[in-house]
Amino acid sequence: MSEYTARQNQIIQESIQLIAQKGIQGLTIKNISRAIGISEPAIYRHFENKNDIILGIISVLKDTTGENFQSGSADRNTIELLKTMIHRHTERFIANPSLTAIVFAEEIFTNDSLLREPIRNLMSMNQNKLIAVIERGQSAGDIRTDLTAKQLSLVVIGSFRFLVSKWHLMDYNFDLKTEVDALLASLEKLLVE
Amino acid sequence: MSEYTARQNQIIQESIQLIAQKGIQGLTIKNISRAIGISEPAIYRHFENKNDIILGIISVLKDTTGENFQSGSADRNTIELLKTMIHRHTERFIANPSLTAIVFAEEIFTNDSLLREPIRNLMSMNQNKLIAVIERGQSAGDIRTDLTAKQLSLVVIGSFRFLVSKWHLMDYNFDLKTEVDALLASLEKLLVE
DNA sequence: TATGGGTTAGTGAATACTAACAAACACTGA
DNA sequence: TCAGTGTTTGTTAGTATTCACTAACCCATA
Repeated sequence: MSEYTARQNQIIQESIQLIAQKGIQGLTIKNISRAIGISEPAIYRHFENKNDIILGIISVLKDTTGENFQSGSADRNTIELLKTMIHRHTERFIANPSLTAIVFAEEIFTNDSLLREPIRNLMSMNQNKLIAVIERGQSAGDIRTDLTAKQLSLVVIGSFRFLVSKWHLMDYNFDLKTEVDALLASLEKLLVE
Repeated sequence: MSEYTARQNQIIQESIQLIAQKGIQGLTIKNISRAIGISEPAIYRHFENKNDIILGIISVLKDTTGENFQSGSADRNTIELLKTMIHRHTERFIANPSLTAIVFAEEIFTNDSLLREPIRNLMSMNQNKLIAVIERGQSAGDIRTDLTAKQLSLVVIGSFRFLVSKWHLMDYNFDLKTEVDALLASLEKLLVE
């Protein structure tokens, strides 16, 4: 878990919103300071440089997504477990739509080699967790076994990411919860033998 | 079809590569001119401003993806048709990996409201074409009908996009063709009743 | 009296873009 | 045949603006 002061968290949150609104090019020290209402140099009292702010963003993403994978009671039906996991993600996105611009657009950070590694880790970590869940579901007989868990995870993550990306691109102008529910119903039919 | 001079096409191609390598922040007039080997002001002999270059990139994307959707002989099995379409996409990505950084990362351009609209059009146009193909397949009995074509298109596009995005994030260090073939085999099992 | 968190004023570098000029070339009219 | 002319595509040298970041100072509070 990352430990940040209130001001640091505020800077990170505003940064996330800036990226969501204006893209990575909108993430400037001036924009951040203006959003918070302090001067530019004041930002440097809380972060050494801009790169550290981006690392802060990534670490928040890590915490955020990590929590939703605390797989909970593992004895429930796997499909229900998957639904709960994705629902938790969805709720978080609805509560903080700016997150969607970043969580599913890791490409934003890949220009800096310093940032490629943590992003790659985050991405494969999440997929591996999902693969583990699916594999357990296959053992338990909840999920079809004629496809590998890796392949199924690709389908689940991919379709969910695509839906959320569209939500962002469309300026959040459709009801994400409804669409996610529809997607989950579809995925259930696809995943259960 | 867009009509560009040789030099203009060269500028667009180098721009695509720059974005793939360094992200949107790496797309500067200086970088473009250096990549081509001419001076910065020479760029402005071929494009009025930077925005026009980005519009050029988008128009190339439109042509590129459009070609792969020329659905070909519509009388074949729909699954085979889908496979052909995705294969054509894949081949194009393998031939020009830089494209992947852009085609499936429309968020790159969304900072400028001028660019949001063409990107949105491109995206929904492609999905609508796929939906039409799937619907035809459902009528022909090639594809399961207990899920809507829209839902199935979400799964197909989403999983493919996710796979290609990972390929870019992983520095193209796995064999895309192999993975796409595996994905297509999986999708076939999922789509056929 | 030291520290944490703010300020104003400024740095050099990078940004998109412009002004003014020059060389290569095609096309004219005598 | 060939000077003259315009167009195309390049150049060098510059612009104003924005970028991340620093120096120096201030002031409330522990």
